[in-house]
Amino acid sequence: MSEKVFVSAEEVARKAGVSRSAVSRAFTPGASVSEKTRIKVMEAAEELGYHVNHLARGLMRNESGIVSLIVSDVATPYRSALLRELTQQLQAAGKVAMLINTDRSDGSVDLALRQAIRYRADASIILSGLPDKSIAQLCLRSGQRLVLINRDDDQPGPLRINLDDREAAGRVVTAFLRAGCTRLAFANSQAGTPSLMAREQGFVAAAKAQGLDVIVERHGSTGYEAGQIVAQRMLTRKERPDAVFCATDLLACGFMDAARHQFSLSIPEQLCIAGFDDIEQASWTSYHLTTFAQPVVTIAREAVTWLVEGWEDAPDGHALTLHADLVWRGSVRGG
Amino acid sequence: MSEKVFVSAEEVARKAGVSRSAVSRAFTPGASVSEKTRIKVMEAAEELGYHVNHLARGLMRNESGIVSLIVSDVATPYRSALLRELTQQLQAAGKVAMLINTDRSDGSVDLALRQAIRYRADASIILSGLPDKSIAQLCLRSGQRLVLINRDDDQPGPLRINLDDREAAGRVVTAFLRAGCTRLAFANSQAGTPSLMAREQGFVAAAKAQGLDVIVERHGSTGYEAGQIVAQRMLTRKERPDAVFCATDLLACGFMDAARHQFSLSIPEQLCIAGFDDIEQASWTSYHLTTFAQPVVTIAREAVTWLVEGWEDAPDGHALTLHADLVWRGSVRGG
DNA sequence: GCAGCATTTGCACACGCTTGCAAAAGCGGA
DNA sequence: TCCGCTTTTGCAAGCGTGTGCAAATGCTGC
Repeated sequence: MSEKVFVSAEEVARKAGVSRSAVSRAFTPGASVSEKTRIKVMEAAEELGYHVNHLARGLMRNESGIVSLIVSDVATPYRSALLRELTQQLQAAGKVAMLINTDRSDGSVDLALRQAIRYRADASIILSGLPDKSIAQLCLRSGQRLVLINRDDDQPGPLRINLDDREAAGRVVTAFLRAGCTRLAFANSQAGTPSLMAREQGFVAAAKAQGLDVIVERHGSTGYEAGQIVAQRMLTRKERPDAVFCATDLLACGFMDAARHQFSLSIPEQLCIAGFDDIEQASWTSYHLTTFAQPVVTIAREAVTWLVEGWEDAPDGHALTLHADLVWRGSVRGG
Repeated sequence: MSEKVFVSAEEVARKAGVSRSAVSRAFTPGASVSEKTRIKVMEAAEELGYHVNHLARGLMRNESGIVSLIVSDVATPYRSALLRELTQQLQAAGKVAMLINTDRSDGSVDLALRQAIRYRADASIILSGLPDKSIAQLCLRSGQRLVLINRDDDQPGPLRINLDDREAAGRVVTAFLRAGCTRLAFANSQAGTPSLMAREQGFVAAAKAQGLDVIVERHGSTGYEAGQIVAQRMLTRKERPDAVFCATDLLACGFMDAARHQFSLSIPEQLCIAGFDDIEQASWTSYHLTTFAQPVVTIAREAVTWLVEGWEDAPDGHALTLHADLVWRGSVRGG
């Protein structure tokens, strides 16, 4: 490709009439430099357009400043919101985010982690998929920090951030009962993600505890269309449910649209619906969906502070269970 | 932080009983190594969990493999869709994406580019904001490639990818006229982005060419709420518009919801609405919005191939105008 | 002016890799 | 076996930076 000609510390040193180490120290907070030479260096640097080469610095310091974010379905509302928060807070902490998209194949979480290792990322945050044990161990052995968000894995080492999905599902059941619903249903995708399954199982269990059975349907991937299709299946049954908990807001949106426009049901009068994630669309007037808020800023904060500061009390990873607040809107009666 | 101990080529060389150079060559496609030693090296590498240090490689090769994406409003449907496509295609081309979020301050595009320079990014793709001329020049002088997407800047050097916003706006006018509408309006945000303004001006101009005035309202940032507020303003006028072109699908969604639920208007019978971007929600049953599709995959493809291969015929940047296809749905009569 | 001390500076090595260059090894034919 | 040729290998220099160490400089109080 084109020959790159970045200006180096050498040139700045020459221009400022100091040694190269002086330049290096001028750009290293807390290093021993007199204010006078620091100024000289900074002026020369500014004039020449010098910027410290972080590749070289990372090589020396053994700390690249890079944190890799391993994500699939980046364009999804919840994922992109989390992404926004993570990049923001990483930057505020002086790190830089490397975004690795794992949409393609399935083993690509491993590929992504390999990429992270190649760039000597200080840490990797995994939002989707689950790495092979061996490669995860390799990361940890190499001194890389690992964060699993909503992955619900049990291997020690990484920081594992999860929500109280089960318990949240229980709260939905009581909300539905209080609304006078009796025929409960759970709409899920076939993704089989731990958090999705936890919501499903929590919902079914809590209903059973009240002596109620739950209609469960799973279809496709976790998106709007899947919600529509599940709705078609559920609402054509002879025993039509009167309260549906959707594993995800996207599913819920699809479900609501199908219920209203194909089956002319009014929500919440004839059908109560709850979702999970509190994506932006959930608050739109057309949906006004009662749902659980993902505490994205807390998630990001916990992840980033752990990465940056480390935790003394748990040198070897940690599990964190955050609370999902129920956001009452109009799709469930009562509230 | 924790001491990182990645395995180096040295160790692999020792284990495989070859020289360090042999290891390096084994991992360099097209380098001169016998198949026999390549195998030996690969086995040793696999066993030790060796991965080439791309920081060091980038230092030597003067090519980091990093491409920085400079974005604000990452969580927005259109932006995140473009992001998905870009990361995907960059990875397919052997590059890796560095995501820099510029939500915070306004001068932060410059800060972002500085960050890109520090990491010796091979290129930077700017999705939002506009860099200061001087810093952009610095990038180019340093041999960095620059892509501006929908920024509509005129400085030479970067690749500039834009849509035919003006012309698209003209097509909306004819569509509205064909639907029998006579009182046209344009809903915009106050962002004042070049592409948004181009749509507005194109719409106003095309209407004027037909002898029609246009009601223009601008409010806030380019989102759902702004759409609602603009709707409230427009629909409480004595001369209520019967066709509204929204600068953005998000604005359109807000506008539609306000029109339906606050003003009980039916779309498209009493009010025609068109948007721009073709975000996922535009296809949802509740909106079914007639809109222009951003050719995200084409945009990404053009950007990435230019970055990777360069263009001989235009060594020094280029401007590209892509076509936005009109997607007919139900929010405009006729079609 | 000078001893005693704290601060600043420069040298030189290290980080892990690529690559030009020359030496070594392989190979085919006489 | 030996020569000429091609392929493979190892050596060493270099990429741009950080940092320990010793030398140099500055400052204070006599």
